[in-house]
Amino acid sequence: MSRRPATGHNTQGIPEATIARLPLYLRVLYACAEQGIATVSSEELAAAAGVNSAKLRKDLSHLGSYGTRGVGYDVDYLVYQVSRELGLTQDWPVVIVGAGNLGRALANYGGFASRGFRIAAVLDADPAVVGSEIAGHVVEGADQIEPVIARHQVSIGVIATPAGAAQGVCDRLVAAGVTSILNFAPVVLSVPVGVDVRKVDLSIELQILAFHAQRRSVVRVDQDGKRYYEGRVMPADGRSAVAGGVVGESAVAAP
Amino acid sequence: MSRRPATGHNTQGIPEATIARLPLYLRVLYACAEQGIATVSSEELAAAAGVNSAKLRKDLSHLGSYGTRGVGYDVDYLVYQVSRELGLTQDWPVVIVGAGNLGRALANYGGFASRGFRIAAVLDADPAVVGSEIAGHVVEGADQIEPVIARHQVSIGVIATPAGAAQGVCDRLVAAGVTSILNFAPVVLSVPVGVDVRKVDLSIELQILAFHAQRRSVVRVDQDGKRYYEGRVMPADGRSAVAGGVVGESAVAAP
DNA sequence: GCCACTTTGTGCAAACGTTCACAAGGGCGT
DNA sequence: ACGCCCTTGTGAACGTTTGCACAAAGTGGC
Repeated sequence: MSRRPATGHNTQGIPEATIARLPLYLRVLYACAEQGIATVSSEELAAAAGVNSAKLRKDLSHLGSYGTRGVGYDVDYLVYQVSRELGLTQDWPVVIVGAGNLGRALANYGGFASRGFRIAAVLDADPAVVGSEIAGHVVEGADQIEPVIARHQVSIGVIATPAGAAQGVCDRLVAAGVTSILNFAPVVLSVPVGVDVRKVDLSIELQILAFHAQRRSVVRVDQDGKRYYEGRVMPADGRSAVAGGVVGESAVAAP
Repeated sequence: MSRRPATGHNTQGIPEATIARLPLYLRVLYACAEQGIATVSSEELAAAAGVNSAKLRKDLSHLGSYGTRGVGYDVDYLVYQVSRELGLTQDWPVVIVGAGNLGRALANYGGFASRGFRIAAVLDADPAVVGSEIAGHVVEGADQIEPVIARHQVSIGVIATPAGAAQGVCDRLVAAGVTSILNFAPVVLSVPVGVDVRKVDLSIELQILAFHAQRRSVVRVDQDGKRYYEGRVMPADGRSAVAGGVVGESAVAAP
């Protein structure tokens, strides 16, 4: 069990839940910086990010003590610290495989190519698409996966292909040396140990919404003919709510 | 506190974590059905979904006892039960606002329009796009938000607009009666209590990947000049790993 | 009808995540 | 220099989620 020596503060174990929120904080911090705000309190930052302020403070405390008591956090400084922790102070070359609607949307997505990430290439298997230009990149053939990865030292791959092609593309990416994959295809990818896969699934999110929507509107009638309305609000993770409810009945939810 | 009477089994409290996994199980079940598989064991289902089998059983047990001991689960029956629980036995009309690359990708996304969801309309603010056809729908103007929602009884809205337009669109959707929103714009939306918002953020996922990628490759040198390699594998939620590691060094991870 | 085998459903404990509440600490006015 | 006020950072309590391990329950062979 190789323990790292004390190099200052605790870096070895940042909770996964915290990591998932850091990018959100980072975005809010960038927005503050653009507005010319120099310092923010945990309360303000938390409100803008839609989370509890205690949670935000605990999250930030995992990176070190970068705040000033009585004042708050220096925006620029915190931007740097969070970026560094996320590994965004270096540039990550990214390969996008699949130049359909989704691939194109990703290539054109502003926040994608801006801070920390750089699109190395956009690839597609369809000869009709190869050669066309997307977001300043000429689409290359799928046979270019290996050379492109080697040439640009790519370690992050994005799969935006149809479901059927995803596993094959994934295997080739991994064999070529990619160790991080963002998968938009609706399949569960099999990868060797040591490769990190994250999945974004449009329809799953929609189905979760449907569940809550149904929950809110279900009216049940029991054997007495009495009606039980289950229109209860279910507050879930990471969302802000502005006071003054327009929709729905009384909520037990947080203010 | 209105408690519902016992109508058979426990329906009032399905954990959020379980709900988030049900759509995944549902997809795997559909895949089984298409392959002609009549029954599956929790072990098989869990492997295909990339989760622990005990977790899968516990998840399914929240919906009721729909398995047969010694045999497994009847695929068709389970598909029905999960669909019902998620509220997918009814059709949900969905409005997509924003007909850019992402909006088009969503409209064309197969699993989107297929089971449980129906695209009621695609809207956009850009007059140049209005009138064009996307996935069989003529794009309507943003001024049609209210009439479209009223006409089709829409309760789910998808926001695929630029960040700047998202909050405004959101407010209009909510005012028109939409209570569930799937947001692709990189902003935190403010909504009244009783409205459910889920967010899908492409760049956040990428940043989380970057963090793990960095983690894997960081080499630190301490004051002794000794090198500490932190190339430890970090297994995260919901991913399967096939044995026979090609990439990375020895892992403490599960098989 | 009984036994052996398989697989579900669940009690329990540990791990993880969230929230409260407050002590520690820094800035600012006097 | 002192004391007040504000905000961070964190200990402790609480709730949720996970995973083990096993009893309960069904099937099929004999």
